[in-house]
Amino acid sequence: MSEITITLPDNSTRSYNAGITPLEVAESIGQRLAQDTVAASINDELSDVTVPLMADAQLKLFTGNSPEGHEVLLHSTAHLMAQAVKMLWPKAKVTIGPAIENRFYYDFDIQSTFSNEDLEKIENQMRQMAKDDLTVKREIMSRDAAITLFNDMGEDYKVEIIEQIDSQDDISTYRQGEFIDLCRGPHVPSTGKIKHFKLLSSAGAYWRGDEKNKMLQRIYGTVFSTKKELKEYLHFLEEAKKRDHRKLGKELEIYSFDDEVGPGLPLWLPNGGIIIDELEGLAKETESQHGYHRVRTPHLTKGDLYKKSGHLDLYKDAMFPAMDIDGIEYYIKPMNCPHHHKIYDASPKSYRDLPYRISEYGTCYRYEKSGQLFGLMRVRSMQMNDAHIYCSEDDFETEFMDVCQMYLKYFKIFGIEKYEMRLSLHDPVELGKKYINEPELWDQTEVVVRDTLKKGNINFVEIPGEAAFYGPKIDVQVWSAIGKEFTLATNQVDFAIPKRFNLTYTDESGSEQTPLCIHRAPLSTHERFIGFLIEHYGGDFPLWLSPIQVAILPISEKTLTYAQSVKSIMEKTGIRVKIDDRSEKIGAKIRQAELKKIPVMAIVGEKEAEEKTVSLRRRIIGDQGAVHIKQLLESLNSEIKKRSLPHRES
RNA sequence: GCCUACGUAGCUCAGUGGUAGAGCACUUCCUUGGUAAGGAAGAGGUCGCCGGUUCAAUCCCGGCCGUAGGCUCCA
Repeated sequence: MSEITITLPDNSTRSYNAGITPLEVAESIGQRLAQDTVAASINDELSDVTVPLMADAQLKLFTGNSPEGHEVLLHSTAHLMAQAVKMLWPKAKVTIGPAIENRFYYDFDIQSTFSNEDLEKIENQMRQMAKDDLTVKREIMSRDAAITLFNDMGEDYKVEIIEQIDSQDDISTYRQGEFIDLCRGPHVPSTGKIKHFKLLSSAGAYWRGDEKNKMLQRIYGTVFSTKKELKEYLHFLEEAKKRDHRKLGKELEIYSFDDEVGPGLPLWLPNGGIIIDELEGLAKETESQHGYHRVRTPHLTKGDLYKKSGHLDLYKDAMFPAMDIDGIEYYIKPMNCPHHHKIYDASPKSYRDLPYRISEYGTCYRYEKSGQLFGLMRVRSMQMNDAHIYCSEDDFETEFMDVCQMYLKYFKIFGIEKYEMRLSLHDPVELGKKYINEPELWDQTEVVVRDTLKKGNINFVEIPGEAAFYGPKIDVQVWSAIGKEFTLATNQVDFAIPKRFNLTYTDESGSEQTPLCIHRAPLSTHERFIGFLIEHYGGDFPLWLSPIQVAILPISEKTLTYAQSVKSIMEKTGIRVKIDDRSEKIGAKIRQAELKKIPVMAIVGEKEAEEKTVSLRRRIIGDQGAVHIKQLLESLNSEIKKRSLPHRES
């Protein structure tokens, strides 16, 4: 038998007889490695560990805690689950079951639905089969043979999938015990490798994600290579729930929903009102430094305006139905752009007026499908940090970059580090359906935006099919505590204005020109932004945003008068203060302030009253000792003015 | 919108075919205590809404409303 040379990732080489498998190579290195190995890559191609090596090769062995190995483990556990479901519900049809981030799922076409008890039953069945350590065997067959096989088994969905595979390609299947599944692989060599798993939830899901198709039953689960990792992941999911803005928003009395008001229509409580005021303060300050003019526009507008803007053709599904006023159709506005265009058009513009920048925290209403609503992050009424910049082509790059810089400035203030800048482009197939039918303008604008981003050294990914109906966008994507993705800030180019609104300006030579329009919302909407901030800070807002900044905690009623004088001194400098005048011990007052996540506690007893000090305690950090009032005011006001980030545990 | 689960006091939740309970919060009283819960008493609910079954429904059935998870990451 001929010898082959296997090169390992550390560039060491080993000689083996041809036909040896990656698993046997692992065994020759160490029993422990062999036990943990779930997949391999041969010359950088992911593979089963039982594939014989016939020639010299670069070999990598993946254990279950490597990203590649974990994915294989997830995928194999999905198969194990499908096998269990088929045993318990022989009539169920299998469809697809991929690995996703830290989880897997499998969709079944089944008459009934899965209850929590069913999940337990399935899990037990899986444990049994894992214990039985069934060999997982890869088999290659022709496309036709595969179609016959799955047809005979009544697995219609698998047949549908195979029929879409190139007729030249062979089909791979995996068999474990009685169960056989169509799959590209790779998979673990035997079910005994699957040890630490848990089924998480069941849900409905459309076949191929299309709501026109049949609804299948999906089960989500997770698996890790060690018990510790599984425990950590489940713990992480629990912690994420604690950060959820829907929980914290209620606890901190920031907003609420009321059945009688309607779904997706948040009520801002006084604490939320304060956060809104602070955000608007930041926006006003920043925008005035950048040459914006503030405007205001009505919530209600005639339908003709939205016909002109294209909303009624391309955005109507997201608009509330028209109301009839004196025989004319009016709509509640879903966007502020048309009104801003009208403001531009309210007086003649010359090149001297450009760039013309107008901003408004405009209130918009959008009809989101009921199942899409999500706390504050996806609502039906929203106030946008909106602005439109009308400029000449020459000014476009500077203006566009200025907007990008504004994002980055804001993100720094809020300490937002985990986000993805996305260049959202149109999909040519959808021209005239989803997008304004101006193929050349689309291409032209997308090139300009992409080049500008590159010039500005801004990292971004490109996603086709995500543009606004009127132009390409730069979206800033973030994730909620429980992992849902949202567009936070957005910056869009609107090239359709000239035709539709006939906006013009007079250039230096006296001839009429058409401006470009940039639409931007770096602070998103109040709803989504504050929802995001609650989770981002875990409820621990920086001092400048905290609804209550200082809690004054008198040791006893004897120092209540002093506490009141401290309060009024602080209030005069604009600090938001509350006294806890309950007849409670200091420990209870501190506990209450900590639970309400008030950043600063000023404890005042007789000693402090005498010395005109307070005993300072910062939330999370703890006791800071006595501080003179004047000194405290200075440091707090400076922290507020600088909009410093919250103090963290070191 | 669709699938599934859920809806009991301000909050978190228990409970039963015979008109309801705990803890926290709230109010009052006692306590005046120095860095994460002092004590006592009291008040608080049309058991999401509408209908049906029943002598009797918060509980069983149906409809509606709302909330949650999912419906995107393609063998």
